[in-house]
Amino acid sequence: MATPDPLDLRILVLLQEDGRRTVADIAGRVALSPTAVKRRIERLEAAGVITGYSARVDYTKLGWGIAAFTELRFTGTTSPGDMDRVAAGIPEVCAVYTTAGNHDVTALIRARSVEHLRDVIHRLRVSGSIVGTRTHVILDAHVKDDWHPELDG
Amino acid sequence: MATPDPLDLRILVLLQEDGRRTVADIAGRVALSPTAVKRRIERLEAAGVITGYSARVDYTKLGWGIAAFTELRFTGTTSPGDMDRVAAGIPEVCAVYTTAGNHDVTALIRARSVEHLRDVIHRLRVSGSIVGTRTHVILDAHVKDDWHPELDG
DNA sequence: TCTGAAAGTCGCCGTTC
DNA sequence: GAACGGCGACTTTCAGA
Repeated sequence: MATPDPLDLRILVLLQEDGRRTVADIAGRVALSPTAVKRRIERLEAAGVITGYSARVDYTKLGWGIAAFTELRFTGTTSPGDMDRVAAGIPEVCAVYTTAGNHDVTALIRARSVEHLRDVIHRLRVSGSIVGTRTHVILDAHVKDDWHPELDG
Repeated sequence: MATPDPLDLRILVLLQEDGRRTVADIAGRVALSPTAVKRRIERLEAAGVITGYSARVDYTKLGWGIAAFTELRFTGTTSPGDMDRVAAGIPEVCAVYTTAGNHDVTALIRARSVEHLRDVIHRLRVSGSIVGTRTHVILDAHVKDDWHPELDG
């Protein structure tokens, strides 16, 4: 899309903070009519800047108290697509990041317990193409849900 | 909260897929009355299972094309709280994960360019308490936005 | 389950660049 | 004239009884 103007960015931040905000509410905060706000939101959605809306879920409240980053190293002949498929094929894997550096993929894993996590890592290791793993259990996470670049940077 | 039943989980998944779904729409999909669905959602929110709603934003479309995991090692006397503060104090840091393994922190950083990323890492390194960094640029990311444990696990 | 109130949606028109 | 903002009528959704 044509570079979003400051008004678009303010609308974006408001929708990141609360994705269920009403158009009228946003209109009041940015001093625009609801119609104009609606049209801007539709433009942002059409341009792919807004890819969707989600409920934020606290998995610890559901008994999934363990989260970890597991770095995966694959055999030299494994294609990037296969790396993704192997990692994403495990249900407990929530996200797969292909990275540059000395390993190939970082997977965000959620599990019910450390035993469960160990089991997940084992399942990854026996999948065939993985030759090594390194796991960092997440003790504490601070995610800026409403992070937005233009705010300060 | 009391362990959520399968209906709660289905509602959760629907709201993760699309946080703006109407109560009536969800009611139709889970074969419940809108009132009952509303009550369940309110219970999930009150219990902290649903922590909020967000627009999903594609930062690459906004000119922030670089994302990276940077692992930070701090001096032995740095408290976990200070680690969080130092990392989160940089605007380009989107998330801070305290991890076990090396009493480390992993930061998710977004930047406009590799030069910008280098600048961000430099700002982290001169902050005083950081003695080492290791950065993995993210080449490709697959996040399961609607990931939900009970679906298969 | 139903009803009043509120929000969203759409077409049309004025203004600006 | 193309793009954007505003106004008003119609439709859907929400909240309380």
